[in-house]
Amino acid sequence: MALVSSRTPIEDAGQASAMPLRADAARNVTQIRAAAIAAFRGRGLSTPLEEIAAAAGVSKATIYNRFGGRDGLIDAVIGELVAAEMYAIMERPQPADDPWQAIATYVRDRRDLQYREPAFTDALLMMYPNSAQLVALARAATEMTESLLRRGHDAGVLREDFTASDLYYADVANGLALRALRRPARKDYDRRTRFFIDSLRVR
Amino acid sequence: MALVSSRTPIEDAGQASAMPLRADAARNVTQIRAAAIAAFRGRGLSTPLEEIAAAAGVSKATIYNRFGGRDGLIDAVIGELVAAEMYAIMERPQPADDPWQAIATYVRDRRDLQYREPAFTDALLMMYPNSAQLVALARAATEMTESLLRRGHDAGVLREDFTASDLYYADVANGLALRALRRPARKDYDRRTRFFIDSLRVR
DNA sequence: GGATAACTTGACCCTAGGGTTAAGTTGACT
DNA sequence: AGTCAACTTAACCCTAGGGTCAAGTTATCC
Repeated sequence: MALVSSRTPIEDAGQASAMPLRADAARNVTQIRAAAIAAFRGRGLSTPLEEIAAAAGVSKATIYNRFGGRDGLIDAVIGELVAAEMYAIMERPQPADDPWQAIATYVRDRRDLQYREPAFTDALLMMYPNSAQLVALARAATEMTESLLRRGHDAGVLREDFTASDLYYADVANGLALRALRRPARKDYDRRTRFFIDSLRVR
Repeated sequence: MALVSSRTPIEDAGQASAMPLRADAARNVTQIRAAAIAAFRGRGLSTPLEEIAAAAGVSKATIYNRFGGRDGLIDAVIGELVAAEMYAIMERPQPADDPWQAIATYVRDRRDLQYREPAFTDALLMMYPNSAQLVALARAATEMTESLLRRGHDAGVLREDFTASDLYYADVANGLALRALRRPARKDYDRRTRFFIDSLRVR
């Protein structure tokens, strides 16, 4: 994957770069990022690059030049798209909180994010393991989940046979159904989320 | 879709046909059906036809000749693949049974079928609405579900805000996750099924 | 053991999408 | 205003898979 300049796609993915881009290239980067965010929001991270290029008013080769391909493009927008919200969710439950409330809030927030951002499900599925940002996000989220569940088990409020993989499986399942079926009404979606959260609590 | 003879794919899909096939053609039909069942079991109903043809030792054009395409082929094997088991599941809960047990058994049996047959999820999703058998199966299953849930609600054992679409959504979600992730161990899968069933019961 | 309708198939066309590159265009520095 | 590296892109190649058909093969009937 030889790039035109010595700048790597990773460097280009960041906001600032040692050697600034030429004016036309910088303009294109901005437009491509905007188009990618809109497209990824609507269709998930596997939207054809050609479609994004068309929306940005450039040819797809320009995306390859600027970002090195889909992985680079994802890296360049995933922060704005998903990572920022996910990190916010992870900061919400404080150690001082009631262990059950912390879990319920966390699970509900994740479900909410899935409803708003189909791309989050792609992130969950690690469909693009070459995106460094996505890998870091996944690791952080896994740690967060495990520590929350541990607290819940220790406090005796969480069903003891409920594991982190159970939550992962359930969220993947939910995200895929959300994409495969036509989007449920918010009130139906929330009710199902409530069913799920209720099922985690000790009886 | 012009066929060689006046026989339609639908007629060919059945076991017996007015005018019998030539010996070589009959042999091919048998081999194609067997290959399709094996392939659909392993990979779902969207397995490439070329792969099935290769496994059957014929060219894919023969599948088009004999079955008229994917829909016809599905029609020809869906009975053996899924419909027979699904109808069996629907006959298990008797009207005399305890309403809660009937629901729990039905839901558990469906989950079990999903685990064994990825093709069942394709059927659930109605990915191939041109298969008459699949449409009939879906209608029967929907009716069954609705009547079971009604009984559960009337008897006050089923969460009153739980609907037939909730069950459909949950089963689609489960089926998609099952296919997207690597297959969970049976004991994990069964535990998650138990969580789900527990969550349906009135508290 | 012909004749012929039934049957099969290799070779084709088409589409969507990922990825690359030679050749042309243009911004920026002098 | 000229130079040239930076930049863009049309035009390409490639793969997977759905679908079709003219030409050849073969089972069956007489």
